[in-house]
Amino acid sequence: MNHPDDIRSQLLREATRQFAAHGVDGTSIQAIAEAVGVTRPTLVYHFGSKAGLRAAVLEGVVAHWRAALPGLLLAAASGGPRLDRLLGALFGFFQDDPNLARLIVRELLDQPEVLTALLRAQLTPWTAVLCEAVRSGQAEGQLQPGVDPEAFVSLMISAAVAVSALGQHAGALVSPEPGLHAQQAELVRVARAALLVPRRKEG
Amino acid sequence: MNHPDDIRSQLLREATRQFAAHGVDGTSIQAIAEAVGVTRPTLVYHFGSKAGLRAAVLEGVVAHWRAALPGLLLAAASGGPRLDRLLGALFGFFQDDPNLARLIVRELLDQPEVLTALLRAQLTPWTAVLCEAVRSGQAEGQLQPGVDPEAFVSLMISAAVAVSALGQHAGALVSPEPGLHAQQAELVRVARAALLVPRRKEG
DNA sequence: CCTACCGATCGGTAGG
DNA sequence: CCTACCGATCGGTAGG
Repeated sequence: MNHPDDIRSQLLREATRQFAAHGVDGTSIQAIAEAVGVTRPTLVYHFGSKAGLRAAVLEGVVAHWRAALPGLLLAAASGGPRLDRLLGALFGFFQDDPNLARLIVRELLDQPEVLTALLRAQLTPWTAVLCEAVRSGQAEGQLQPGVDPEAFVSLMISAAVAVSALGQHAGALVSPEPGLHAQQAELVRVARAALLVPRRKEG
Repeated sequence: MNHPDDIRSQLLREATRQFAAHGVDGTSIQAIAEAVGVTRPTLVYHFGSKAGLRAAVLEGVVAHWRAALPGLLLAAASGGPRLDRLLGALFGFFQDDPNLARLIVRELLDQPEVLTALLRAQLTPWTAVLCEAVRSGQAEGQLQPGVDPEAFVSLMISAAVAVSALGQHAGALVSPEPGLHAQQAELVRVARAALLVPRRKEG
């Protein structure tokens, strides 16, 4: 299902790869067609234009996101340390395909209105759930009262995407270089410490 | 000093702007030359090639960074809430020119080896100071022992750059939309909570 | 610093 | 799904 090998799907996958790696403007549709083994007019036949291909790639990314989200939130809800699971699942999502995070960052820079409009429609309901969860945790005294729920949630999304897309290179600025995994773990730890009211240690 | 208006400097400034906004591949040297009011061969005369212009732009960004760093660390060292000042100064640096953060993110995606080599040479000494400060704070019991200094520092750099470059758009995924300032403030709060050992409240 | 010119590559179309 | 062809734009050079 995820990897049908008809020409159109192959073109879509290859385009996602190359757009993520070199950017849309840095990729020729010729290169994508060649990699799949067809001619450029064939690609144009399937997607109408380079802009059409770009839109199809974005739709695919958003669809992937939307399909994965319920699973993420479910994992988070299934008892245990919720926050850790949620962030862990989010990282897992991006780690399965690091190109995805890069593509999102690129499109956020290149055409923010287009991508945010697509994403907003799909995941505002879910982020609203998260913000509400923070708020009720604060009301119950389990979460820090100083947290700004909306700012916190969008900050964590930014940070998770940024670490997934750029973490490997950002780590190179520090020595000894922390791996991607260490940075992800640190983000989870940081989020936890910032969110939870510390339990009193006894003794 | 910062804005000499000879042609070469004008071209450099305009290139920085357009590269940040549309990416190197999305910008023609023709458009840069036109914006400054000269012809394309004039630009090529000054920088040799588009690649030469790109390198000059990157060098300018790194020089800007390097010039600002001592001031940032000084502000941080001057008593008071050190962490807040340091992060605040870092955000101020990016806020003065939001294009800078975008350019860094783009080049980190397009040619990570080139940019990290440049940055690493300039700021590894400074990040080493920060890591050491975290370590000694841990030894004195003022900072959380669970923090991984290198991972924490590189995570904060990633997060600060990401919020500066993409925060405005990432905020649009949450409702009501938190402003850039709220996300910056939240990052400072989060960093603080994750780093400092909470003081016992009395009474 | 400009005019004039270059080959290469781009995205896209016609027609089958 | 391909061959053949298109105009436009790209970065860069020659020569002054």
